[in-house]
Amino acid sequence: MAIIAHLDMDAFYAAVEERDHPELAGLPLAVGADPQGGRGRGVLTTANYAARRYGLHSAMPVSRAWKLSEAARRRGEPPVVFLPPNFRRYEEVSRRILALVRARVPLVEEAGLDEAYLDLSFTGSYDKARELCRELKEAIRRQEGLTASVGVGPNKLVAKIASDVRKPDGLTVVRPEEVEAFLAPLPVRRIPGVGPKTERFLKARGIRTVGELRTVPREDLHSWLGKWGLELYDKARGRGREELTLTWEPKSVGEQETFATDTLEADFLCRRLWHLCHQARRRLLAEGFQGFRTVVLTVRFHDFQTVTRTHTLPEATASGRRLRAEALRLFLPFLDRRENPHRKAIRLLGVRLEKLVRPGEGAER
DNA sequence: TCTGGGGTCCTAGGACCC
DNA sequence: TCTGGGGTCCTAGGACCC
Repeated sequence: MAIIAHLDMDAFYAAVEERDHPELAGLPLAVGADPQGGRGRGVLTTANYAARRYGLHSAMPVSRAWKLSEAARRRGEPPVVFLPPNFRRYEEVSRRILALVRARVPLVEEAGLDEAYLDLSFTGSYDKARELCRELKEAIRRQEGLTASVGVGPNKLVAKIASDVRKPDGLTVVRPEEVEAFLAPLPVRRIPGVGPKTERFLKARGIRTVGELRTVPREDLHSWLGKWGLELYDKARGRGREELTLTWEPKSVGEQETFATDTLEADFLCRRLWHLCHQARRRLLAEGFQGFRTVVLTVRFHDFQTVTRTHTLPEATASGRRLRAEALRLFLPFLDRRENPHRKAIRLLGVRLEKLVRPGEGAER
């Protein structure tokens, strides 16, 4: 019987900034796009717990976060300190934490900079697993001055949900016989894979909690949601994978850019497209790939309508000139009425490379 | 409120092949 | 006259995750 833990750093980016800048300690902090006095177009990556008390959270538009900060200032509370993300720094801290974990746990799956799955089956019992997690949390606090929340359960799904229920600095152990009772009262949104759409869909059918979801017949979920419905049926019962994914191979590499102002200026857009091609290709090669076969162009209009155009080459290439030519060919129709009949201004361009080829596998297809 | 940037996976139709 | 069945690839869009 497997014992899996999910370790999740609390408000990771903001916590690192707070630790690195002691003068900010205790202040509300948000890491993300530049708010530009309320005119910024990006979103927050992370808000620390002081900022969350103002209602800020990750993925919130900075423009809205700015308004909430101003409201707090008018109430006489400290305004939010907005910081740009420093990913190199977070990667460095993440690597150190991971090394610390790996020194005590042989099987670890990285799941982003701020979370990981740990196979604790080797401890032999939930009591020993809990004790090991306590040690890990303490080691992370001692070495890095950061807190983590940990969930332990019979599989990745339960561990992940458990790590989320008592944040920050939580440790939640769910034994196999406790899984049903643990999940039943939770909102369906806590299930990984259930986003705003699925939540609304289920709510419209009177289903709000995992317990309620569990009363829905398998065939109903299947007919409503297809294959995803069958997965949901299992998730509602706390069934999930026990095996960790120890190695990961990128399937695509891409770059995109949202402009400060929506535009249809051909010169500007072509220059940015050129740049995106350059960056995407550079990263492709840096990742050790030899080439790509598919180019995906993304265009987002000012009304947020987003379209993609794809072209697959008969054979792989690494040529920057070829990439730019293909990207431009996909993009040009958007500059005139062929693909843009209402002459909508463009908000974002993106270039993504797929069907990536490693050295030595260039000959196949 | 007005929505980043990096990704993965699924669906569905049409082309094409056997 | 009226239209098989299975498989794979390509393309476009959408939900979701960190």
